[in-house]
Amino acid sequence: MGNTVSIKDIARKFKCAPSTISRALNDHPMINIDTRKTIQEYANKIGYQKNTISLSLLNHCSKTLGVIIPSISHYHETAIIEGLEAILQPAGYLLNICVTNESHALEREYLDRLVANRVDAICISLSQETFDYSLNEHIDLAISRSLPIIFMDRFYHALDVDRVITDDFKGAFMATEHLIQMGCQRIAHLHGPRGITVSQQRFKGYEACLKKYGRNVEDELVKQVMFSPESAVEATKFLLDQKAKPDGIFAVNDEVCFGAMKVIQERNYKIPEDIALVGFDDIPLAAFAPIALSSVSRQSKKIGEQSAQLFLSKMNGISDHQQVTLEPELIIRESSQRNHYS
Amino acid sequence: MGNTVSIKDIARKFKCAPSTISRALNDHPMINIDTRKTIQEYANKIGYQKNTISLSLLNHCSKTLGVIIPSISHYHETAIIEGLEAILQPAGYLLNICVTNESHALEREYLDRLVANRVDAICISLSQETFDYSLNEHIDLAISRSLPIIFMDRFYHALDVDRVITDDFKGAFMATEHLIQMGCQRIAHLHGPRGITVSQQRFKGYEACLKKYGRNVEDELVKQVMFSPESAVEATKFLLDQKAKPDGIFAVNDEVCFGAMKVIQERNYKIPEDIALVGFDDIPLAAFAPIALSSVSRQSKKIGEQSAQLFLSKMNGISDHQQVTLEPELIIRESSQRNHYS
DNA sequence: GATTCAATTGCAAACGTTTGCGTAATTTTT
DNA sequence: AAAAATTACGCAAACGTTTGCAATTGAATC
Repeated sequence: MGNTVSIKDIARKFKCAPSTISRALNDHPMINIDTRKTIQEYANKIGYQKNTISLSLLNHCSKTLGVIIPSISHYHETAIIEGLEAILQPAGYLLNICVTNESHALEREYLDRLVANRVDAICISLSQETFDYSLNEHIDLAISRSLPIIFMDRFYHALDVDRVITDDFKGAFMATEHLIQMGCQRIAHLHGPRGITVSQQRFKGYEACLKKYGRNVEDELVKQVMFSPESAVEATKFLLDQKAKPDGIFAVNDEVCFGAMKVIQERNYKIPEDIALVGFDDIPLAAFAPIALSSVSRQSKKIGEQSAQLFLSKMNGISDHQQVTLEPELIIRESSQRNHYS
Repeated sequence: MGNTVSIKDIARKFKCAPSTISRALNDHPMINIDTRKTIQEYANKIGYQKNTISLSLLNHCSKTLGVIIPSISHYHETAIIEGLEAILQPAGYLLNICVTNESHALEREYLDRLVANRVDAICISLSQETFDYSLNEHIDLAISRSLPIIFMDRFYHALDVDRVITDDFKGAFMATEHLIQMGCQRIAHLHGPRGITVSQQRFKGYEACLKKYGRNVEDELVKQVMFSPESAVEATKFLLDQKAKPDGIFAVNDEVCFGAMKVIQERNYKIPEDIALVGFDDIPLAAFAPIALSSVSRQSKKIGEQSAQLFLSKMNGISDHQQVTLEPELIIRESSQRNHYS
């Protein structure tokens, strides 16, 4: 705090102007080579550290990226952050990470603070509340002051924004089709929280696939859950309590599958023989579930990487909006591998 | 970028000095109540946002905390971040989160950048490399410029630093003792990566407990793993290949237990009857493991909360170093619950 | 010896905000 | 009516750095 040394301090030491020190430290050819070296060595010795804040003020550029996410407790989100960091660290950027807990109020506040901090751009995954009530004035305001905003996963505009998403519809379609090919006749769906694009898209993919094979969505085979195993317990019990039980379940994510497995095994059904199971996200523990879990990978880390690259390309002057859609990948493991085909 | 409005712009609009605008916006009583309101309304209308950067420059305080962690892919680390955020968001702070991937070089670089960015303090969990080779000049340098540094989990100094840790030794002791009370005769340990305090402390707790009960650590019952289920597979096979197999395993963390369970079940041993299992961290999926997993909770979120509070207390002028040690808690589930006592 | 040129270095403004102090203008007190 | 007090605002410096331009120095040219 008190003992940070500035360029002025060094200037006093050398009895010269701050500008000379600045140029010397930046290896400006205008400064005599010898004085340059002397100054650099001295600065090094006393551990001088350039004050980036003054630079930010001067250059209108903070070399910092704001990240707003609803949660940080799932593999998907941490992988996104890892992806962002993998690209932006070498580029000299720091990350300001803000977790909204799905709260719109917090999202607004964080957005304001990031703007006040003059981050160079914001990567955001909208909160559920923002979604539910289409509360997007804060986003519009940020966009209107031409702050680059990159949407990840969840976005509210169809056009005119930058975004990186995975094709959840397609992923859900693939998962459902796989269950059909494994001979499942009654495929249930553990539906994610309402209002979130990701949940909706996965349901639509499930629906579309059933339709393609001449089947209909049966209301009693679709049950809503949160993104946690706990919430899946009750929902799975509900499904298993139906007169005509499902023989396949496509769940909105892998954590939910862990909850579902617990219930299925308690009731002594066999996975995948009695009930086949496919999740979403391909979390690291998926392969180590009670029965190794089939899952749709949405390349979470790549979402972060692509968002970062999209940001960098904007910094380089590419101004038209880009929309990147990543391909999901179905990873088949024991929980759905029946070895008999329909 | 271009269209951000400053206090000077507003001053021009009102044909007055910037200082008047500043005071008006800060509700300074020196300014006439009416002009104050007028200016505030105008600022509000055009969406004026105070430039925090200039304030940071002025006040030598950035309202930002640097966080350096080796990884972000486990529950423990994300919970720490949640804890930090829970306390620091209401206090008006933002988090600069840096993930080192256990690399010393990256840790150095991030530390430098955070210093250059004049964060108000740094919460750090040292990288494995920093640990292995005791490379701590960068830390010493940061401390020497009286930047508050708070160590989480891993630290290198015994004294004279601020730190928040969990009593890993005690947690490991509790876990081992629990296995002994469940009647285990040969208790193995899946040892974490060498050089990391957490691994060492947990081993020592295991060792001390065995000693207390008149047993010795047997080399062939201690196998080293990484913090992942994959790495546990081979290690567990090694343990099960011993002439005298273990009938209890204490593992360095829960992910490792998932890997171990896979192997144990493949070999048709029963958990907990043949082999009882206890992990560490109490991750959210622990209760949903193939056999609900007993685990030692180290109150990860609380580590973040306490670190944040320690930081705030330092900001309030408390200058002597504080060392907080949290109590671990043993959560007993099926994987170790044998219902028969020795 | 005066002039030009190149090589170094200093000056000052700029980024956006706050704040102590000075100064008008207005009101109150004597 | 003069003096004192109050109210409301402006000036300028400060935070740390960069950068265009001016200024100084010394050497080289005519």
